[in-house]
Amino acid sequence: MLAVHPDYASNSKLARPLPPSGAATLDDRLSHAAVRRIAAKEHVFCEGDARDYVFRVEDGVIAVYKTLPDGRRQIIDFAYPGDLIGLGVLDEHVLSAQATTAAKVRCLSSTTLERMAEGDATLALKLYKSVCQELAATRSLLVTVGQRSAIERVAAFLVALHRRTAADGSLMVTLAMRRSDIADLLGLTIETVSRTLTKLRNMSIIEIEQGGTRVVLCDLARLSDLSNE
Amino acid sequence: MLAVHPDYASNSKLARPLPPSGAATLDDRLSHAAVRRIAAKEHVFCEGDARDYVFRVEDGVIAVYKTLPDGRRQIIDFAYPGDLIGLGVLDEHVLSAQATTAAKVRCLSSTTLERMAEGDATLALKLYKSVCQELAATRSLLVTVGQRSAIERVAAFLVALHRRTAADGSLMVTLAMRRSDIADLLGLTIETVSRTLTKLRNMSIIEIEQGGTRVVLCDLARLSDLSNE
DNA sequence: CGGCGTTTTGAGATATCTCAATGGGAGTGG
DNA sequence: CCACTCCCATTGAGATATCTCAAAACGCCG
Repeated sequence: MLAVHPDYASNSKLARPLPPSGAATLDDRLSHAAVRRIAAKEHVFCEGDARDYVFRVEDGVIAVYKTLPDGRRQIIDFAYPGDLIGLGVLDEHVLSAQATTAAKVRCLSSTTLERMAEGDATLALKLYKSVCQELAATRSLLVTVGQRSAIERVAAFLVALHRRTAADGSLMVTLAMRRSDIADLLGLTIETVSRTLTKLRNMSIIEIEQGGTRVVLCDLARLSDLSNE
Repeated sequence: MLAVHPDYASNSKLARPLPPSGAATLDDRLSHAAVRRIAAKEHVFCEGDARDYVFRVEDGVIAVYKTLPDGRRQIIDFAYPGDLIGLGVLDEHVLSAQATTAAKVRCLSSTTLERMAEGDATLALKLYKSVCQELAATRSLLVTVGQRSAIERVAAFLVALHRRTAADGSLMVTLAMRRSDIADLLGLTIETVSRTLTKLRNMSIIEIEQGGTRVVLCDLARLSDLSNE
């Protein structure tokens, strides 16, 4: 599971011509950065790897997780397009990142990023705010996992997914990950996630379509109530 | 529980003469910042309060937590001397902070801090790294709460507390909080925490002294094994 | 010494887990 | 184009870790 994937950083296009000035913004840099395609189930990086790059998700979904020695796994976050992954202060990754679907990421040298930030308070503050938001999301998940029942956890997950990914006005969300991924995010088992989804369906709060990967949140208000905020 | 404490920011000494240069370090500023004494069980700030100040714990222990509408509470972290609390990007606190024992904090205006950071990449990076570490700690707790059994959670808590607070070579840790606080950190009940501690005592892995507030980690190796890393 | 807050201990209830079997959908190869 | 296979999701039944409710013990402070 923690096997090394030899293709991690083999992309020779990573060293690209960059704008001349040191004042290039993070977005500038990233839009010039090389794209890496990630197959479903492929790792972007693994715990223990050298932290050479920071990635921005361009397409698809990346599960960021930590494993215990005995194989139990806690997913920390599902990263969606626009999200940065691989930030940190150590020179090794402490988490692993695996695509749940085919995905694309842009790769930015982490030493470059750090050097840029050393001379650019605006960039450094942007990184700070980015991590603050990640922290807020992680805390929110911690509350969910630490205090809520199974049905509350699943409801909270669906509501959060809707807020994060649904087009304005749409009640449809796509579960672009397996039940086991949702289970490992919420601290439940696959079976409990499955049973809880069918319970929500029986309560007419959601509809499940297309082989279980699409969910319509028919009664978003009640779902939100169930999630306890 | 979320009642406003009128004494939050009543300290008129907060506006202090500061070093002339804008290059004052965070530590400089903080060592000149006003100290606020916090009684046991008093709040430093509550969810929803204006985020006017960032605090550095000088003495005592501060529980940082979030409550659900129905009163359930998840403690996010126990802040010990040296820790910063109240950082964030919003202008309201999204968490509450309450002293578990009598404590002291230094207060730094958050707008001042932010203005300093806007022109000082070094400071901004320091804030970034500080939040990164907080993020790492929160993730670690998330793994504990999401994946570990009661005995593993309590073991992990004791080991983490030891790493964070014990003098070199000492096997003693002080539980400067009630069982209910530990329970709300670990996503357990008071009773389960208590039972688990006595189970660890019966296994000769810990000794409990002084009315349950001091614990000797006699067999730190086994405790660490139990915690699963 | 009395009273209050807290911890410990016990016994029974229950939500979730575990183990096991079935079912469905997607992709592959004949 | 169909059958086969594999992976994943669902459903069921029984096991169990943890919770809930209740009572007793402890320690601290006035």
